[in-house]
Amino acid sequence: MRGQHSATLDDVARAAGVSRATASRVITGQGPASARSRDRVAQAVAKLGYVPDAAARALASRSGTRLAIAVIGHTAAILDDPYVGRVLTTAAHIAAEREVGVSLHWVPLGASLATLAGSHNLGGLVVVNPTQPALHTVPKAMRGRTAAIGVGTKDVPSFDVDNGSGTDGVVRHLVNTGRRRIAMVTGPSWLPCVDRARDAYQQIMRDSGRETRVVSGDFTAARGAAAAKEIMTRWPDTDAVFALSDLTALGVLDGLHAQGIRIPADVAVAGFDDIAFACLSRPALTTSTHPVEEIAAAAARAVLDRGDTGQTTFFPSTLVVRESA
Amino acid sequence: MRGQHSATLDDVARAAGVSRATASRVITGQGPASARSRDRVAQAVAKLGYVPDAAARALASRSGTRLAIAVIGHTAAILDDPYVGRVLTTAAHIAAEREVGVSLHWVPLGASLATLAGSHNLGGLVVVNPTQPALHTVPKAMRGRTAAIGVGTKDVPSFDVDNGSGTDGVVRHLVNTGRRRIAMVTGPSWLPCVDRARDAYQQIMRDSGRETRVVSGDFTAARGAAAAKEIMTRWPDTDAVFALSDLTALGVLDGLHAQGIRIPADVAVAGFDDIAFACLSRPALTTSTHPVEEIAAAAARAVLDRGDTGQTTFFPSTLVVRESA
DNA sequence: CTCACACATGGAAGCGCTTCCATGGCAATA
DNA sequence: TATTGCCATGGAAGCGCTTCCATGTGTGAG
Repeated sequence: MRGQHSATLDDVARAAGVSRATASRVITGQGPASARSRDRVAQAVAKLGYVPDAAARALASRSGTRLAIAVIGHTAAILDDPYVGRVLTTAAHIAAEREVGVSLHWVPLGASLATLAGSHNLGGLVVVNPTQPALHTVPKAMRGRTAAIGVGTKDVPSFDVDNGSGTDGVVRHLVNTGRRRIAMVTGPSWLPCVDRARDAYQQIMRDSGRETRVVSGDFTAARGAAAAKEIMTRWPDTDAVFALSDLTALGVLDGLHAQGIRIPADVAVAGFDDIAFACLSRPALTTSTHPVEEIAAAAARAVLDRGDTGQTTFFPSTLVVRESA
Repeated sequence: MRGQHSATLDDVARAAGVSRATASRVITGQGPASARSRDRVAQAVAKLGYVPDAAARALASRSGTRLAIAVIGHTAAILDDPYVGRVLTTAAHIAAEREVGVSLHWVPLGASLATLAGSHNLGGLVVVNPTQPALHTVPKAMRGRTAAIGVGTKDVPSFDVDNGSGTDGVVRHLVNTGRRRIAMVTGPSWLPCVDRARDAYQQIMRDSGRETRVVSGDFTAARGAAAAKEIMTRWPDTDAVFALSDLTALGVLDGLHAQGIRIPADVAVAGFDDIAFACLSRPALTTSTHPVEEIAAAAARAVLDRGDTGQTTFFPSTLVVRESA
């Protein structure tokens, strides 16, 4: 500790022969400074290997420079899902372009975001899979710099995949290819997007005079395998299964396979998300795209660039027909 | 929540009728405080919805409370790989237990870690896939709170999968099941773990009088597909392919498949990592485990709990035999 | 040659918090 | 009752930085 203190702005100012105020101006690029001062400060910075202290900076300027990603209501199973990782890596890239850092926070379902968002060193907040109540716990001061991936509020713009029409596309494809008894495996019931998708499914089924067969899921592969068994037990004549997550669909594939059911000959299987592995499975998975990177980038940009507030932007999901359906 | 500014410690102290010092002691739990003070402060905190400012706290206490994860030399392809996501989510959990946040930072190969690590608001640093030079750019003040996932230095403890013996296990399995002409698809050449694995492979091949067939890879599925073609073109009689990454192995599976090659009848395929999808592919992938969560947890704990420095801990990798080999 | 005006500059006041230190009160001891 | 010691307490000094403001210094105009 002693002696090895890293250089402070004072050290730089002293070495450059200017005041701390001038050094600060030069380094932040805000305010006037003569060419001479600029040079000397730049040299001092280089010589001392000066690195501004983010904490002090955030405190003094009252405007933090970090993008926080809060993931609501996660479960351990999320570890297997590339989803959060994709959101995060994308956000990190967008943030890096603007020289801001990114941080990840798990927020239990029902917990407040105040602790997280009440910090001076936050530049923005992206809430993944929020609930409306959760969004209301965001302090006013942070409202203008918050975006949601999922549902939003009138203050918080949101970005999400249009899985209503995505589901529509998938189910219609199933119908058009002659499937008659189509079951659906949903996701966590507290997610609004799950409702949208289920509604779309039920709509089509009813419109075409078909029976609806819904089993609830949790986006995991394990649940998919279990759901496959459940479905074939309750409705043995099922000839298609649509899962609202590719991971789950892959699990369904596995569960069906274990029962000796041929895909797609006996039962068609379709997923949602078009994850990287969808084209690697045997049979390759028919699914609908989920432009996670685009969505995450839009959300990150919205908070970093102070975009409009309280709008919901839906990103289109397009059908990808492969072998499983 | 009322007014523009959120409550400060001063507001709490005033509301509780104590000094700021006392309020601070109560809130941090450090130092003495009478039951009466504790009560009044707790009430004031609840009433005002007080949330400590992380920046100010880090600045004043000179000890940040955030775990930074720096990923070295990433490429966009890493987006498809659950690896970083798994490290991150695990670290986030460990960190959350200690009420510290986590941040993610991309660091280009060859860049310095000084900017990142020179901040007062950092509680610890975990460097993923570091190079030795990169580790040397970590400021001394941060050395004791830094860990590496991959190679370490004498100051920085490191945690990694023992892919030397893991590779050993896989290749031996290939040999024992009658494969004679075994090719290997490696990973990025700048990663030390790639060297260890390749060495292990070459050792066995030489020891058993076999020819080595090495193709370099980058851990992506796309490269795996390309490598499959390359291998079968250069060495048409190859009867087994070992890829140092499941993602790549999945790509190999795909590439081989496209050439009408049967797996494992014609060519056996084995991967490394045992990712969630390994058991979902057709045929299910034979591989060797990579306990990413354990490794990440150990690294996170090492920096958060100030563990020993400069040690390398290898985590065992065990063979998982499925259908592809 | 003077006046005004712009601009670069340094002093100083914080940002919200922790922590050292001196003080005062109180119970236990003599 | 006088003394010791401990503990709760508040005052005050920063942590490293930004930024307001008053002060010089040089320029162009009058």
